[in-house]
Amino acid sequence: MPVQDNSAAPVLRDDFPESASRAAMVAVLRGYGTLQRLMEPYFAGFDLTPPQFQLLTIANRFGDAPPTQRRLARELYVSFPNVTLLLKRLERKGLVERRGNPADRREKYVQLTASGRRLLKRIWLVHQQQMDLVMKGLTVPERKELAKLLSKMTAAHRRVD
Amino acid sequence: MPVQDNSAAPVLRDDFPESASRAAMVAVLRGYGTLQRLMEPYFAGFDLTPPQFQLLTIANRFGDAPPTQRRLARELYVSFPNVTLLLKRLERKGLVERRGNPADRREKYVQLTASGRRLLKRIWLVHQQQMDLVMKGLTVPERKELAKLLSKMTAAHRRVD
DNA sequence: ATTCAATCGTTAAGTATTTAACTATTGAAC
DNA sequence: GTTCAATAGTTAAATACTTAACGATTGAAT
Repeated sequence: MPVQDNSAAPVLRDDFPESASRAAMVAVLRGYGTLQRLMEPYFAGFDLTPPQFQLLTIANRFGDAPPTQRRLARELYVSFPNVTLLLKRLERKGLVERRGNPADRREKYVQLTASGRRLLKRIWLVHQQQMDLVMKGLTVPERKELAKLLSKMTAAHRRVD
Repeated sequence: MPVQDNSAAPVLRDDFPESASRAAMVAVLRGYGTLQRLMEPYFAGFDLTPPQFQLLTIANRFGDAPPTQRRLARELYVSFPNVTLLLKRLERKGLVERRGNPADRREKYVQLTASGRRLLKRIWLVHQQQMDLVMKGLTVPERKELAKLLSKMTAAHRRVD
């Protein structure tokens, strides 16, 4: 039996009043959740997770001047140890390889294997379609407006790098 | 010395053409990341994580008709085992307690402790301010527009529940 | 040449999340 | 009344993420 005296308390108490900030924040969180729920099974069809796809995509962009793990972490906006772990799994699947830099034996270059590049190509065949599906609720101008607003929100917290 | 030097910056090949869908998706992901990076240290100041705060908030709304763990999972849009683990940590901190339902011994009711309620009240004192900070890059009408667009995007994938 | 601080990557420990497999309880069909 | 399927919660195994601590390598100051 609660000692707390809420004999005359309303059933559902809210935390704080509605506000435009709160509505926007909640919307971003929900929107992200929706995105995740749509993309996870999609990538699972390629035996990948969203972060793994992201890493492959970024690493691939470097072409034949492969990035170090540190560089990769910065591009991905994740911590250095996280890259180590992601790479371990991608290496196990044979999609990337780490090659030591002989000129500086602390560094390791990250490169997609032929298999990794083939997988990416296979995904690209249907990827635009998948992204359009995710955004199907919005018209094209609305998609642009959404991107613009979110970029503006983000820009206000741009880190110095 | 790193062999790679920015003087001969690698040509970055992109994966697929720009599109409004892609721009919007990337913006949502970045926006969420920004939110996370702002909210994590903020909640850490209260010795909480964002999911833990979310759970406390939702559980608190039920007042003296506490939800079962299952109900809580549905409200939070997370899996049942996840709630078990979140509660274990919150219970360890003395912020919530689980009380078995004598009428159905499978169920457990989740209730905030006095300490948990005090913590929430303490957060509310500054929470609006923190949310305004997160959204400081946008005007109030822009915040509303952002929420509207994201809701529309999400609504197109509304699950049947 | 030796030392020493900075840099690169990894390991350790902890949180958050999932699905699948498990236990306990319930209630209803027989 | 016994059986049995459904329900509530937990445990197991995996991925993803963090910070802190650690090992190896480098380069530069002495």
